[in-house]
Amino acid sequence: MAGEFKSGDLVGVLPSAPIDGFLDYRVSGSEVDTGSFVMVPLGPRKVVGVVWDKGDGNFDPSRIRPIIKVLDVPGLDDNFRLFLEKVAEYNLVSLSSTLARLTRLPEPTEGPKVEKCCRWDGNLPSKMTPTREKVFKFLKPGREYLIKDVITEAGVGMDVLKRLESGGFLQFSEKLIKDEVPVFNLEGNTVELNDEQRSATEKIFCILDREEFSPILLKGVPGAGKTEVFLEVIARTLKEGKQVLVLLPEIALTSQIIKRFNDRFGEAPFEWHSSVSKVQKRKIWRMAGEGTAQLVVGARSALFLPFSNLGLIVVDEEHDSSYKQDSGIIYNARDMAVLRASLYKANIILVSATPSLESLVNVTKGKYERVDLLSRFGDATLPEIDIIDMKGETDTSGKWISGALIKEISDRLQKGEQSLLFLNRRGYAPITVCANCGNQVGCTDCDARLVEHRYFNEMICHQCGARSVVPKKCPDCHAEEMMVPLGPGIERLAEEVKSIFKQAQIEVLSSDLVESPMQLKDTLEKISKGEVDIIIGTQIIAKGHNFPYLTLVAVIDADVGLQGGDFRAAERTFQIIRQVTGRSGRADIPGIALLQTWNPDHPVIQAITSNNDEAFWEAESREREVTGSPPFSQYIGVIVSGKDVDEVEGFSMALAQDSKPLMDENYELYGPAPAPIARIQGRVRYRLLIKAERSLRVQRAIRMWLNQFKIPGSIRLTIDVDPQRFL
DNA sequence: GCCATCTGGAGT
DNA sequence: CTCCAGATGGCC
Repeated sequence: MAGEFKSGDLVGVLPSAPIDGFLDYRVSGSEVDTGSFVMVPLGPRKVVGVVWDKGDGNFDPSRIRPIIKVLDVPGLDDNFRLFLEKVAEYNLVSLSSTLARLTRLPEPTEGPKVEKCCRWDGNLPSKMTPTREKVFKFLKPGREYLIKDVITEAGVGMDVLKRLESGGFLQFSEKLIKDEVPVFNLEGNTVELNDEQRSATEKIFCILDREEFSPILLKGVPGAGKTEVFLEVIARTLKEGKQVLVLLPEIALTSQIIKRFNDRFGEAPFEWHSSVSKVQKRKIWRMAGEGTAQLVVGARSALFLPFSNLGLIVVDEEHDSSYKQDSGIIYNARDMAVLRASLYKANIILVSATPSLESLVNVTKGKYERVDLLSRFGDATLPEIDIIDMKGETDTSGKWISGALIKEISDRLQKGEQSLLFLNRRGYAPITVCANCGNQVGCTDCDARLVEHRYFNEMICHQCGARSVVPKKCPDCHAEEMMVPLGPGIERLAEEVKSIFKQAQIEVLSSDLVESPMQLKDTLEKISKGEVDIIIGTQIIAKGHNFPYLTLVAVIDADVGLQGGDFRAAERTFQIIRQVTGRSGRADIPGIALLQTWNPDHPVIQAITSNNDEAFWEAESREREVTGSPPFSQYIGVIVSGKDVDEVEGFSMALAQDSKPLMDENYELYGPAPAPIARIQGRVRYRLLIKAERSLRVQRAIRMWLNQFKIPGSIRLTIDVDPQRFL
């Protein structure tokens, strides 16, 4: 429907500047449609915007300004605009900032769509020079060459060619660049599916054949071959001529999965993440809109590509918290993916070995379908998981590795197999205490304890990121040489391992010790090749990459993370231990996993060792229902930040006070609010938490109230509908 | 988000 | 009364 609005018509434009609402402009020159990208004047500036509707006409007609130009890119279709509206509403942000910050706007300098070419008709100039000779040696008359090829192949400069062109010996022309569309091989699957994978695939096809919107949760034990199953669904969707989007939590660590796509389809999918070049992104963006980018694999931001013919979204590792954007516009890409699929009448598959409680509850409620893969691929069995009760250890002072574990590691070393020690705690020691007065070194900016990082020789706050020097004397009683590190961090564990196994090749992996993504990739590859004997790592090693030589996984301090007020503590600990122990053993070598714990009766430890995941999810689900935590009730978190404590405190109090009548009625203000959490980049942050029943009516009321609250100058409110990091 | 305009407190 | 910083509100 080209030319919906003609010259002289009014249109309502959503500008990319953070303005609440639409602005009317007059169409002038080229015709526009709803969804077209336009450049419009806004005060003294020019901004990119999107034509949203026909304009309300409430604005003084004499002051309406004309559209500067229509950008030559595909517009946003009705579905996409509705999607943005819903995302804005759900996440409590204005539509214009949703557009500006989540959609990759076509930059004013549009991409190179034409390439310069030249042709030689055979006439030679009378005046020849050595460089000119090079040119005519390379060119054959009558053929079209790309200028950049001539420059590199003939080894001459652009100025030489320009001179020849003005002399009439070369003809310049422009050629439209056609994006190369990859041709996928959708038939020849070289990997034979096992019975279980085949039946899972058929079950999914059955659900898709019903042609009703229903997200599918694909749950499979680690190593069951979930990827093979969703590759089949992708192949089916591509055969139907529809586009497929695969979301991965951290694209940097997933070169292996990209390779699987390559092997299966004979062509690489388009990749979309932060390290993809600008030019390439512009191309993918355009091709997604034209429908020619058939398969895109990307990080959460890929969800906002303007697919015109989307047939399937796959969310791999759907439980992963990296899907949550936690600054700027706060949203969960997994949930927004479900929203997008529902609006587009597309299919969506959420994939995980350890699904989130939210998704499992949606299965119980009948909103999602569930398909299980129960056994591992090939002959591999799940590793046997045992507990090492640290209460039985006699010699524990300054030692974090039990006698039993030392023996197991020695065994692996002898057999040339790998061991992995997993401790989810960065730094050297989590607590530094004064032996004289008992003072624990705390953060001056927030309420967390400082963690010693011996590698950097610094104390770091894991809550707000503040850094300071390692104290020589007690900050409280000033006693010298009395500061004692308590408890193990990964650096301290590494120190102990190195002192016990002096001959072994040891690699330590932790997010703060990794210098670059490239270095991490190299280390992971070294491990995959078996060049490392003992791996010591935090959660960074829990995902991605297969380690074929790994036959022992030991979780040091399996209870780390179970304490503390986070309502997701048990869920996360369960997930991470499941993921990391699941990496032990391969088809030919059975693996084992050991959990070192002081708390062997804890439900999480019990569920993992007895391999009874369902029992854990049921118990956790009951617990959440009783305590009124997500997913059974909703939290709306408000972070208030401002330039100093007084300002923020004053505003937080006013907010809390103002919320009273509202709270008395339906909701409660949760926790000791307002509480300071951090001082970051010269701004102070406070948090408020509102707990609401999981009913749309109540949530909407709270959102409306928050949106209407008058927010003075430098105060900023950040609203999070599912504030994982609050509790 | 950016810029012009308004406001009020401190200084002359 | 001036000067300036910070707050405010329009932008079509």
